[in-house]
Amino acid sequence: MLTLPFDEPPSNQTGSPFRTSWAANQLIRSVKPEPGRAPEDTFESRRGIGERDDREEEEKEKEEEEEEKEQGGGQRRRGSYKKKASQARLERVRLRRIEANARERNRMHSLNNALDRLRKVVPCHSRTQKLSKIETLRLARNYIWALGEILNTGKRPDLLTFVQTLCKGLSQPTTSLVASCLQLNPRSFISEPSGESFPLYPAYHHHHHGAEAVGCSSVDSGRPLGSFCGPYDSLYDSPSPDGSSPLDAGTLNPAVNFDGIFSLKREEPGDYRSCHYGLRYCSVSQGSSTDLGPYDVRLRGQFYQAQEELNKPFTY
DNA sequence: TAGGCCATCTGGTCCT
DNA sequence: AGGACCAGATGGCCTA
Repeated sequence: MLTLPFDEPPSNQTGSPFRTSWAANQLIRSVKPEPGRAPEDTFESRRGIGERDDREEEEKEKEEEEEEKEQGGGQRRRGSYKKKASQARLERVRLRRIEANARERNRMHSLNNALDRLRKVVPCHSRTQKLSKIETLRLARNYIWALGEILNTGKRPDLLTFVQTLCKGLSQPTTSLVASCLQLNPRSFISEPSGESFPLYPAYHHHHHGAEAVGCSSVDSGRPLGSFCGPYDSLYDSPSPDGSSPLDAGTLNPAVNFDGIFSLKREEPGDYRSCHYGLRYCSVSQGSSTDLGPYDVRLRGQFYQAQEELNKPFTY
């Protein structure tokens, strides 16, 4: 499933639903504000948790007052001391909770940042249509699996098979996006309404070293697949990147050096040396672009010489 | 309007 | 004791 475009700030940053209550504000003022976030932006208010805490505190105070009454006036001083100590302890607990919340937010933010970085290095990086977290992880997993297979076999799969591998287990919108990114008609392999779907691992003939395209499907884009056809056969011997992947069992180490051989897209915009596979697309507009509908993805056409060197082992 | 996705809070558990 | 990590709960936003 696709989520908000990259351009669009997350909803929690603009018009956040997490409004504050007076009680929460009073507490938060004593906590260091989170960078990039309004300190009054808390969760207590909308859930009424701050109010609930206040109520609990009142109830505790009432109980303590009743205890004092039962114990008589002589122990009133000790009771009030207990009350103060209890209040201080409560304050400490609540303060720790608020600090823990802030830490948890930061932790999740860093996790999301890592996911954003991952989004940028998976094969389909759309600037306007962001992959969801789970789809990003699935796509990355398939990508790693596919790259590992290429390394293991030394063979380059045909485009259709490669895309099918990437899309294994992805939702239909994401599959369409990936297919569009790679200029493949999603209908080539997405399940038809009739329920029939293109087999992900068709029973092609096995070629141990042949480069002939056997069963190489034509794609609607009309792009010449040429070197992408054929030698992915050995992949069909391996489990698919769904739940039964060797990656799951830890038996297959893709051993992909992302900064080396494949050198995926780096953080710096405009660095295209990382074009592995000859089919890298990116979101940065550069030169000729391809209008692919709502996804605003652009074809990365140029390859640097260094990249060609890196890809040499995969050319036939 | 239902469902998907998300951010956040929260309490529990584990570790240092 | 306190921090990291985790999973459940909650409610908002968005889209089909």
